[in-house]
Amino acid sequence: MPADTLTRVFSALADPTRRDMVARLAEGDATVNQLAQPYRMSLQAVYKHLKVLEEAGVVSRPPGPQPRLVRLETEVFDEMDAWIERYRRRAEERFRRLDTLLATMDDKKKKKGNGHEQDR
Amino acid sequence: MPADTLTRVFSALADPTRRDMVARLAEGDATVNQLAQPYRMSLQAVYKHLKVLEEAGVVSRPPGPQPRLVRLETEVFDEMDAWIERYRRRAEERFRRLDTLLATMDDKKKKKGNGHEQDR
DNA sequence: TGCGCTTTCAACTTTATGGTTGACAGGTGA
DNA sequence: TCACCTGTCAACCATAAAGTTGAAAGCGCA
Repeated sequence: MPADTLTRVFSALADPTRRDMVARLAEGDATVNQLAQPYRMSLQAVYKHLKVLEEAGVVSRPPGPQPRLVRLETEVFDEMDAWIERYRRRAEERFRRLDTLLATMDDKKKKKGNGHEQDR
Repeated sequence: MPADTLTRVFSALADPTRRDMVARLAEGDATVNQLAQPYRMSLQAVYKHLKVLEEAGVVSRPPGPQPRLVRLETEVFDEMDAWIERYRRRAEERFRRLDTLLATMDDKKKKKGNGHEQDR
């Protein structure tokens, strides 16, 4: 069961610790030790989080001299964004159409006097 | 431990079934039964997924006549989008600066002839 | 070579998640 | 009224996820 990219990215970012790591990596690359600093968990746990982020493509660990750097990748963000935008746009468009429909019904209501509840 | 909105939304969308539901709800409101149609799982399982989406604020279930409708909400998408954009922007800006830095170094390299590896 | 730091793997515990089945409340319409 | 269909809740099971500890590879340097 090889989870697709979207599933991996969303679940990678579903963890507050990992989102925090992303936030810090947006400021600049960091070593694992630097990243682990603020947390009270073990270094190994931080490695696990990093591996999740890496397998999701959120982060890369380019080979290099011993204290290896962790780097934020931005391509997957584009993919996530595309997904979100697609459905948001479609839904918002539906709402616009619905609004005009409701407006039309309101016009009729003014002539017929029909009561109709609607939420928030 | 009341997980924050972002955590709930990301983990709600981390499931392929739930993302599929969102995709279908973007086309129009639906009842639980209609939503459950394409899946081979039990109605109760679908209902659980719906509850997760609802608690994340992705979906609402306005009260109404018996076959209750499930409706896509778009506000949480904005919040997610804001989070993504913030860090993407910051990271991309860093990369731009890095690019100009590397360009500067390349200029020097042409004069000094220094070998330097870089990944992908 | 050998010491020390970084990195990774493995086993284990606890808790969350996705699924099941069974039972039950609550309108709707014949 | 009564039966039916929709929607909900609860108990339970299996697996995955987040954390722990312990131990073992790899590199870098004196």
